[in-house]
Amino acid sequence: MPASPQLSYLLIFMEHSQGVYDFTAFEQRWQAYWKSHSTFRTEPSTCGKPKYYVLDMFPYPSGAGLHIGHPEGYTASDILGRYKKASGFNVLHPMGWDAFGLPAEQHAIATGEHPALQTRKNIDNFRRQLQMIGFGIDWERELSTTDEKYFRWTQWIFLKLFRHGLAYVSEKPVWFCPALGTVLANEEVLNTKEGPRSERGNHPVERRPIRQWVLRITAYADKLIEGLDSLDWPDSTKRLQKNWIGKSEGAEVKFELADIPNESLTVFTTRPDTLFGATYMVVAPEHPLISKLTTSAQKADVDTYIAAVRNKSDLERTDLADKKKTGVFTGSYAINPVNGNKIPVWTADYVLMSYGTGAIMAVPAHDIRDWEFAKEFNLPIIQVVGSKEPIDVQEKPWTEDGPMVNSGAFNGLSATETKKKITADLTNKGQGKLAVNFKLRDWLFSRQRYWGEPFPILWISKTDYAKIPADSEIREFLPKEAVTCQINGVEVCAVPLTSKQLPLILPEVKSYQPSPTGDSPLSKEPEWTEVWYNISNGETVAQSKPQPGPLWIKASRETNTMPQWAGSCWYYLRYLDPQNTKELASAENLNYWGNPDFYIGGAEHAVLHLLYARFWHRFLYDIKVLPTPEPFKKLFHQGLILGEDGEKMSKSRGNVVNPDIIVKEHGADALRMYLMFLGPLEASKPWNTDGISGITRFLRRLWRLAVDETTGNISHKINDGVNETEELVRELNRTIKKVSHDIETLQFNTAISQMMILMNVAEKSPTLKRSTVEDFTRLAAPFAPHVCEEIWQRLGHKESITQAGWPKYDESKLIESTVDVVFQVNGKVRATTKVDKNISKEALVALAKADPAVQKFLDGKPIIKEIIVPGKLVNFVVAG
RNA sequence: GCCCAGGUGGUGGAAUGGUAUACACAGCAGACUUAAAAUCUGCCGCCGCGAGGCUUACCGGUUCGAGUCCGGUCCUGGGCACCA
Repeated sequence: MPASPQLSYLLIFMEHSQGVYDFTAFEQRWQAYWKSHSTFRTEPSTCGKPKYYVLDMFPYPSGAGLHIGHPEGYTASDILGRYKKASGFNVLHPMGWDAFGLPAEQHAIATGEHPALQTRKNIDNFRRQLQMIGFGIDWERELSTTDEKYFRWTQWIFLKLFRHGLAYVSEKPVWFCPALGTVLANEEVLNTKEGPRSERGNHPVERRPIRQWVLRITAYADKLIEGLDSLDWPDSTKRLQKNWIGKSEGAEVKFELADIPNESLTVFTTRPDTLFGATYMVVAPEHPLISKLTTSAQKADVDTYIAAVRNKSDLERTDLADKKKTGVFTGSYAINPVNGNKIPVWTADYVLMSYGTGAIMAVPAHDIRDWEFAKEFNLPIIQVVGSKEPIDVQEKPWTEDGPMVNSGAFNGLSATETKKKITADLTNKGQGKLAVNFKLRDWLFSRQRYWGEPFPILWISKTDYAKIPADSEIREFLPKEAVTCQINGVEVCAVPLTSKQLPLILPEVKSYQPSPTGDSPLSKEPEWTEVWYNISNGETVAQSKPQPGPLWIKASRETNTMPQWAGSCWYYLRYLDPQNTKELASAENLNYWGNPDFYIGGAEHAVLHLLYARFWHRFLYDIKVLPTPEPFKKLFHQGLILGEDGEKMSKSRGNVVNPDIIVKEHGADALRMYLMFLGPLEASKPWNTDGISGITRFLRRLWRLAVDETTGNISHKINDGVNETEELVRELNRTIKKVSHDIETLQFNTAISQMMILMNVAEKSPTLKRSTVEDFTRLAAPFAPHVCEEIWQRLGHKESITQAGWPKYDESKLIESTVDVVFQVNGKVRATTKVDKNISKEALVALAKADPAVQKFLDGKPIIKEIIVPGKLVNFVVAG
């Protein structure tokens, strides 16, 4: 039956459309296929394959959705994961959500909507976007830090820290941010030109004494430094952590006071060798001995100074421009233990109470700060360290090493020797000892906010604390030394819940508004906070109910919540065994998976997240919960993707690139591959939408190499009966080698360039073997998985290309029979020739000398030297 | 101020001490097309008609030969910032 004109038009159109490169259609199709076939489900630890654990820093699911920077790192890890899977590894590539935190709570304050609702919406959007880009993620292991099944274990780890005396309460002044209504960790405060600001939101912050939970990370300072040695991390990140921890080795030296018999001043110094040059001392204005040190004659001046310092805004105190030293003499004198000299004791705000002992010995000749102070107040400057060339320490300080001078018995010795000897002498006299100090401070671990993990802790009276039975179940987490603090002037003790009562979930609250006084929204919920607490098993009942029995005492829950860093400290462990209700992960899974083999994320987490996570991991190792001491063996930071204007992407600059639009217009494969083609993964590089057409062209050319665009069938160029050129075979083998190598070393941009080179050669070939097209497709699959799956299927395969293995190359096919050799005269290229790769040196030199272009520059001059690099070049050195 | 990373065409970038500018974008010219898109071919660092000369931020050094190694200077980006 003859078809109507309309029908035949439709048939032609359908036939045509079967071969069309319709990325939207097949991207959706293959994403559905991966989902329904659980293609990326991780195999159990018993599968017998070697494991490979590739981890992305999980995102905070913000309301703005993914920006173009997210998929950069995720694509890199996905390529690596897919490559390892093809190479026979059992790959774990999970994803989750760091979903507690301020933005969702700010949204809740503004709208009254529960932060969990907003969080869920944002997570759904993030998941949709990630799936749209086609990442090979095992979604069955997805987790969220806000899930009570997850944070149950965050609370459990906190209680372990509490049990081991690593969690305590402090009321020292802390950084408080009125705008955010919460305190911030030191690490979350930035020093800016405008003064100290919150890292999140850039709001002004101030020091306030507020009761806080603190984790004793300083107990791990040494272990955190030592652990760095074994890690395959960027050097700059290791250095950053090392500097942040800031270990200084030196001595504590005790100075007797001339007129105050029973008191002394102890200082910390890294330069005990310069003790003979100590011409004065300085104590911090907050130093506890300041009033005793101050003589009546100086009292007025000192009091004025201390008041001025206290009232000095933080803005002024951290002002970077004004480094002028200020200070006041206390009226007291100390005795230098090495020479008995009487030296004046000053107070000045350049000495910090929070570091060392809050007091220093000042050696102006050899310390810049002391020198500036001495110049300001006309204090003596005595040189005790010599130099090769004569110097005048009255003009500027000398901070380098040299032989000792003006130092009695130590004259002529090196600084290093003197350090040892002086410290030993002082130790013998009981006037000093070796000492170590760290810049690292303990980790401020509580926030006065709603949207975080509640502390599984209650406060009870000291009297009730003494009544805890010896066999009480709460002893599971009870520390040896009680953690105490003052609440409303009453001393109270902290008691834990037991594992049976975990998780402790957040109550519904009337208001999410933080109070300007620094109280958490939870503190306004007496039904939740005020409870009867059973001191024999940790159970709780609201105080609005009658007292259930004699062992039930009055208790108040801790109303602070944990900071966002808590949940991200251990999430990489939960992926190993996400459904486990008995342990945070089973020993079997911990032993099989060990640590992530590869961890990728932004350099902005170089100190905070990566230091906190290392601390928790090391602690869990010490208490035998984990088999390894360090969490992240190999770490990589992807560079920032900048806006098209070369500036950092931001809403205010209006240069944000939305991945949704790129995927819609160019496809997920093109987005992935282009992100990798932009430049080296670690470099910051500007996005440029124009450039993506190069990748789109490449993908369509790959499509056409395999598929006939009119029929949708296999390209008629594919023919196993005809031999391919030596050039094509060599380029294919070269590409397999380079792409494999470059994926291993994360040089994705050059891997893609090499595939483009192969494309340029392959397209010129009138016929292609099926195996050539198949190898090429398998190489491209980790980069552009959707189109490669589609090609693979059209080539007649029933299984997914992820099951197809990784192509292998033949080393013997890489060698060329002829090579290009360069002829140089005096290092300048004058000619190039193609020669047999086995040509003898003599023949090569003869060839070079016979070359007219070479002869022209030899110009009959005598050849002084002949350099011959086989297969590369010949260089004649001539006079003149 | 101190520590670190980096400066290569119009643009993104590539180069075990051995042909600098691979691969791509943009641009120019041409083919196909009624036309456009798509596709394909060629050209494409700077000066010079040419021979040739110059060129990897700048200055110097090592070397037969330097983007690459060494010393110094300048610039850009990141981190730290009175830590004794």
